[in-house]
Amino acid sequence: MIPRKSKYAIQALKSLAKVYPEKGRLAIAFIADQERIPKKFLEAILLQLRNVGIVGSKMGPAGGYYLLKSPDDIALSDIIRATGGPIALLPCVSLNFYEACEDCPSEELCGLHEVLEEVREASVRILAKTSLTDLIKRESKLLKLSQSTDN
Amino acid sequence: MIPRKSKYAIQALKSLAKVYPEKGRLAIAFIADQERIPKKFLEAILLQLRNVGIVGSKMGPAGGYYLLKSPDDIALSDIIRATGGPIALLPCVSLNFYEACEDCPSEELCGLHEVLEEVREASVRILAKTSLTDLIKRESKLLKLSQSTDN
DNA sequence: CATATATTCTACTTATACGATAGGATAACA
DNA sequence: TGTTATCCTATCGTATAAGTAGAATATATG
Repeated sequence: MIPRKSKYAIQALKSLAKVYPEKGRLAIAFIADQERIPKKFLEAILLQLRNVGIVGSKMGPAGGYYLLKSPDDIALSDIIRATGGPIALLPCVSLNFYEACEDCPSEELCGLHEVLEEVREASVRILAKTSLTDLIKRESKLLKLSQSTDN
Repeated sequence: MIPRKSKYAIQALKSLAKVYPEKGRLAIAFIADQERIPKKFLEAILLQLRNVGIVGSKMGPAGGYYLLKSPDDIALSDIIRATGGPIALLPCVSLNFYEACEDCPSEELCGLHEVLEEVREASVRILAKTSLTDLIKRESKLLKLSQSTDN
């Protein structure tokens, strides 16, 4: 499970991606309202995303946050990792949050380790190839589909 | 991330699989010692596995736990789920621990939902096709490999 | 039947992380 | 200079994970 923080981050960045690059800037309060994210919590999240170079910010009136890279180049895996969400199922197979099992005599001889590495690779493969732009495209497809099919 | 409980469960069942079906029975204390799992904690875990029908138990001297099914038919996904470990990255894409996002207007229109479903499917595909027997086979392969290569 | 052995069951503890909030400091624009 | 927005540090409650304690129950064996 990834923390809610990661989910909020993806939602917020999706909002920013939709106005990229013109205008580009959105205020915390605006995003919080639009995406139904607690404002103060979102503030902390955006700060974190700024510290890893995903977004930039401007203070003062007409200030706000904006993407520092094209939404084509921001993958879900980047966002999840930046917000502390491990993708792996155990710390011992995590690339970014690695921690050895205290009780494990040898990682190289552990069958579970090997299997969970495969799981992680499969997960990362999907998350790393899905960009913010892809997310948005998916949603417009889903919307069209639901409109044509019925309601 | 799956809880440590799930990892312990897999280790314990691996021990039981190795003595299946002859003898078949192992005491908590024995498994705890062999796998370096806190005894009282393992006790709770095995009880849980018994309640979902993965293992059976016998009280008294020469008692202990044993597999109720062939280790060929016990998949890692079964064990993880039985011990409360969600495989999905968000509750809204979990098959066994489903919970809707409070802030989500429509799951069917959510791009993230769609992507994370793919991730879950990929993960489950691997975990469901890996049995205890497979785990053990993998480990003996890894052992042989490490012995022939060098140390 | 008594005793030793092992599981069963309930309850508790402790630590940590998640999710969220408060409030003042700082920067920028008009 | 006032207003708007981010910046920053500190705090807090709650849930869950991880592990512990101890008595009750069942069963083999002498």
